[in-house]
Amino acid sequence: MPLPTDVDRTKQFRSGSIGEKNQQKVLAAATTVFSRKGFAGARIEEIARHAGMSKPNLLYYYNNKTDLYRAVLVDVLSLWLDSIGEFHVDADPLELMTHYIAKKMELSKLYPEASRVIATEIISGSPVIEDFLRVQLYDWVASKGRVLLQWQAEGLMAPIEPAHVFFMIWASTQTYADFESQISAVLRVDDYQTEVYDSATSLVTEVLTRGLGLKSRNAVGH
Amino acid sequence: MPLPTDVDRTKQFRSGSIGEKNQQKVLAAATTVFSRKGFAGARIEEIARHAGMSKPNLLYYYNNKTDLYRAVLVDVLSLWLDSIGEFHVDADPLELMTHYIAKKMELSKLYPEASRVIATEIISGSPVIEDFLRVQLYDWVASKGRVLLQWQAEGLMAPIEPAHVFFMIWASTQTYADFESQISAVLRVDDYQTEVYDSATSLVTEVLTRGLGLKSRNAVGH
DNA sequence: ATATTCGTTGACCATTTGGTAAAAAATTGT
DNA sequence: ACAATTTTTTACCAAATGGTCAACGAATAT
Repeated sequence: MPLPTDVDRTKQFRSGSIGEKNQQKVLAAATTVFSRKGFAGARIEEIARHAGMSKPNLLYYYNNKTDLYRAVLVDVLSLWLDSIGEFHVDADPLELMTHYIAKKMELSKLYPEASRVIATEIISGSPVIEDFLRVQLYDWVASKGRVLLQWQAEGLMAPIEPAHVFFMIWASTQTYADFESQISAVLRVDDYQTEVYDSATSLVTEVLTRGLGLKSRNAVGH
Repeated sequence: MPLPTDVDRTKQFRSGSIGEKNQQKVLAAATTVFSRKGFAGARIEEIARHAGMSKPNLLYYYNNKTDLYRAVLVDVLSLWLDSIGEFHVDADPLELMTHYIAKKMELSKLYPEASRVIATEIISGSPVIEDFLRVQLYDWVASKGRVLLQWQAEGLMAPIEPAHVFFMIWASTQTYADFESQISAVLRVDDYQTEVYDSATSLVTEVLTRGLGLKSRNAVGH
């Protein structure tokens, strides 16, 4: 899932080699730092420390900051896309959407840093992933949107512009990762991961499924 | 609405003076740059250029980068709080919430950069506004949350943890400012402001009011 | 008109930053 | 054991960055 029109600038290592393992460590460290500081604010020396190595050593694995940032984005976007699950017209609308929301929320819980990297990139105007958004994501929304329109035609969902439906779902789920520091400050919880996500999931699911007027195919009509 | 326990580090200018006007220009320029790059990534020389002055000249208005950033946050948070409108227990739930959502969406439309500054700060872990969130915002949510609980007791709203209600509203409205580059890429609109916000507002309002099970006090029961 | 305050500039500086080069150390293949 | 390869370190550099300072120009008040 490489970023569009982008040659693979990343060094290749034989699997099992120490290089491959370290490259992975760098990627993880970079995700952490980029997620908090964005591209411009991240210091590659800080990433190196996080990865437990010196700066020149890090530069041995990724030629420069830009390449490293792109590598992080590729990694993180593939996660994002993988989480999406399958949409089939014939699947049950209520079940499918419930599943999708749960999946997205789980992603926020498991990979909050990944979520924040994407958020930071988008807030910065998506300088790097613009093409990805305009092509891949556009296609994805168009394709899945057709499923929603089908549901709406069958009276299984309120007539709402599909793209916006996804915007709302993404916003409502990713906010728990991206804005963790805010939500944590307001809820005053000790352990964010264990205390927040479960209730958030059921709650967001409840509000959105009802709000979108989603019906189960085999449900007894109201 | 100063940031907690923070002395006012900002130079004071006589109203009408050229200094006052320029300080405002710097603040606006800083909002723009900080909103895209965050604190660490912003270059004060870039802010100065945006404000049409030299770097040392900017430093004449704000002693250093940190002070400027704090000033932007204060400015932007006051906007955020002002937009909130009034909540009264006796007001009509459906109307009040509809109004609130519209107001928040309008804020995203009018001041997207302000929204992005806050978003960037929160994603960075809220290093500067942490106290504000833990005190002022906490109080606000607690107080307004009581209103929602009252509604729920009267059967005018589904029983949903109030704090999360606000999280969802904020997420769904601010996403149109913060993630403009993503939404714009997916919708492929020419003029984002005029083409997106109207439908987004009615749509988010519809989904959320229905999802939250909000009823009008004087409405005929279902 | 002129002294005083306000606003602006250019030259400068210490530190930080992304990145390089060469060589040393560790690992691997034979 | 030893050559080849891979990984790490030390020393370094040019550019960028936040910030200072003294001096100069513009407004303002008396």
